[in-house]
Amino acid sequence: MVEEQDEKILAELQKDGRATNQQLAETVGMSTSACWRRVRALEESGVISGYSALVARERAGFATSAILHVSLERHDTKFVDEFVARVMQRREVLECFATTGDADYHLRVVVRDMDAYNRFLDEFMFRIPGIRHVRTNVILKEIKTGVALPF
Amino acid sequence: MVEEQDEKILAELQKDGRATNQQLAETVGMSTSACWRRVRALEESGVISGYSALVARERAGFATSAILHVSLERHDTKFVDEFVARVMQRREVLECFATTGDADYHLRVVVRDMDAYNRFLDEFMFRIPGIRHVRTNVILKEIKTGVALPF
DNA sequence: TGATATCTGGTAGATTCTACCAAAACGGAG
DNA sequence: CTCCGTTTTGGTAGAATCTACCAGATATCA
Repeated sequence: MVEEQDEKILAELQKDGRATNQQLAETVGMSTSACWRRVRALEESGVISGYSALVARERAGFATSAILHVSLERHDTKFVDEFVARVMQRREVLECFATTGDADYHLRVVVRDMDAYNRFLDEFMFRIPGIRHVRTNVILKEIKTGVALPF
Repeated sequence: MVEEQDEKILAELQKDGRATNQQLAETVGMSTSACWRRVRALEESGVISGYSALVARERAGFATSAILHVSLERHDTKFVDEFVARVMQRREVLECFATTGDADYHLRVVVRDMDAYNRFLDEFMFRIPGIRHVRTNVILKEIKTGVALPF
């Protein structure tokens, strides 16, 4: 489905999401029209789900971030769906994964400062029904924040 | 430093990193030239650190991902620097954060299948000097994988 | 107020996009 | 191997876009 030339394109567009079609065609070694059609196909098939500017968190004024381990009291769809729905619409939550292990969910949360994080917990997290336990691990240093899949 | 109009631009470019300057200028309500100059300034000042195509992990053939909690034996710069250097160049490691709490580091790792993950542990992670403990939490479901800061 | 620096919107040539075309490459069926 | 239908390719041209400049407006501060 995704073949070698496509992977080259994806790798390149992950590195530079605003590369012109001409640059792209040259680096992957095909004509501009062939390249353009492949990119379009990747977009329409949903392999490329979108494009985004990568914004430097601290420079943009978000000084605080944390990783949360969340466990639910019970795992009825009712509670799970409610949890997922709330997390989805809360923009401070950049990532949320259901995982094996002690906690049910791993969340990464980004806010402007500790005060905002405190409010996030009080006004949002602790009010979600069916939460058993929340453990906060404050992020001391971002070693690496990548988005590019390792083709 | 980053003012209100800039935040509008950043928000929009996070949503659509390939928006044309004209679209952008219209949605944030300024002239194309003023908008273009602001974008350029945001790029050059490093607030915008780059652009990336967002690739659907599973559709692109990466079926397996996990969150790792890693602790180091000792925290001399020697070991820390070595750990950081190795993690930086290993492309399966999409994210790595130094955190408070039990583990020293939280990593998110993406691979094609469980076999590749096993190799990742054996050939990479377990060979890093000074590792005390590695706990794997397999990601069962990606609820949310966002990159956009919550302006 | 006046001088200076900064920002604004508009413009035009250069670049790039994108929908089309005919030709080439591919893949079975006979 | 040859034929025919399908898919993919490279090229092209008009439309859209970018980007470096301009003169004028606005802000800053002594």
